[in-house]
Amino acid sequence: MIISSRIHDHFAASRLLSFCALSESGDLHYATKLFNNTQNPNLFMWNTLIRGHANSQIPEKSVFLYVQMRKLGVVPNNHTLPFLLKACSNCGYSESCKQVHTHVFKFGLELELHIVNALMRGYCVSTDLEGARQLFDEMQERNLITWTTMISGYVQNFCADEGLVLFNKMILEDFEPNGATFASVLSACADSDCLELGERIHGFIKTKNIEIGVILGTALVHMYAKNGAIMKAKTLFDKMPQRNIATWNVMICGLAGHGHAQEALTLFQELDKGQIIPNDITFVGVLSACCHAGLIIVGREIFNSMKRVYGVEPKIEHYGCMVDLLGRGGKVAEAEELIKEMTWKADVVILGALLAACKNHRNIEVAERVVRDIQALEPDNHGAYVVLAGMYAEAGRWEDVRGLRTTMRRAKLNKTPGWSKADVDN
DNA sequence: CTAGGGTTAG
Repeated sequence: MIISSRIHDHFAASRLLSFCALSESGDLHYATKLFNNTQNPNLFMWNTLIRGHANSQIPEKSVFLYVQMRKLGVVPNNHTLPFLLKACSNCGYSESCKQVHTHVFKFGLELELHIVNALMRGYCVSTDLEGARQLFDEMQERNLITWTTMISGYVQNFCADEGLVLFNKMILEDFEPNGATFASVLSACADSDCLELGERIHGFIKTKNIEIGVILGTALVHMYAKNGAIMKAKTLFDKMPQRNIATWNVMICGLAGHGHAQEALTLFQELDKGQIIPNDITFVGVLSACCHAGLIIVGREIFNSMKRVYGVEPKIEHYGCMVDLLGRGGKVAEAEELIKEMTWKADVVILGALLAACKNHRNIEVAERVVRDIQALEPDNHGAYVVLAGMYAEAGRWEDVRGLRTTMRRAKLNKTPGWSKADVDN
């Protein structure tokens, strides 16, 4: 194209640019070079490069390009803003959704369905459900994407029930859901224990001959597993022609959560033989299985292999599983050591697990340190004091029970307006 | 004459 000067034909150059920027086998870096060597790129080219960067490792570049484009006076269209919004979401720029919203008005694009849907999605990603819902309610026209976006927005923000209510409304308004809609709705069924609805949807999917691919299959397995229908989940899981790590995770965690620790571990080993690489979620499932079954040695081995064998850096929830596992098995000292090893500050959840272990195995010495740490994190939380007081009482240490009572009273007074710490001490 | 959105795991 360069030799034949076709590169100067904007239309032909656009096709080349779009291949480089968007295709799986393309090269975003090369696309950028092409773009930079183009004089007066047209809107299509700007849009293509913004879109290409939106899902890249550097979505910030999309925003930068948009700003550059605006400085040159180029006016965005209905293809520009959806990808700009996607880029903002991928950057974690939550406030920028509102900024783009002002541009939607500025350029008179507020009736473009693609744009309003993308805006809604942007508000959902930045956890502004009210903002998203307001857009939804004010829309003059809605399509399948609109409904699916709003429903998934609720589900992903832990409002499964609201999502189900909206799904009902969707059906009443005669919109026909598709596989994407059902994936979200099934996730809601999993979160709010709706086995019957989940089963009805499964039946509907079958009668409508909707293809059960990886995503929908995973959503179905998750729904059954979470609702305790482990056999149904397992049968479906076994039948799936394609599975990814999420599929394995719902099955492993489902088994672990319903007392089938051994089966969860077996599944983990099968995954080990295959092409699937476990991730942090897999290990939450496997370690919690060990915890339920009291498999200290196996659990310790798996925990130690996480980083070494699988390259998965343990997070606080994995330490949490281990503290729980060790603590339940009476290895309170080892559990305390493990918490000290962590690079982060211990949170109340993990300290609570350790305190429970102290209580069950009557380890007052460690419990005193744990209670002190919990108190430092949550001064208003007196639950830990109550546990410790119970332990003192059980050991017949009444003097210490009284001491704790004084400390609690003092903490309460200290919070009372008008009183300073010095007043209390005096 | 070029192009697009929503979906699964703790």
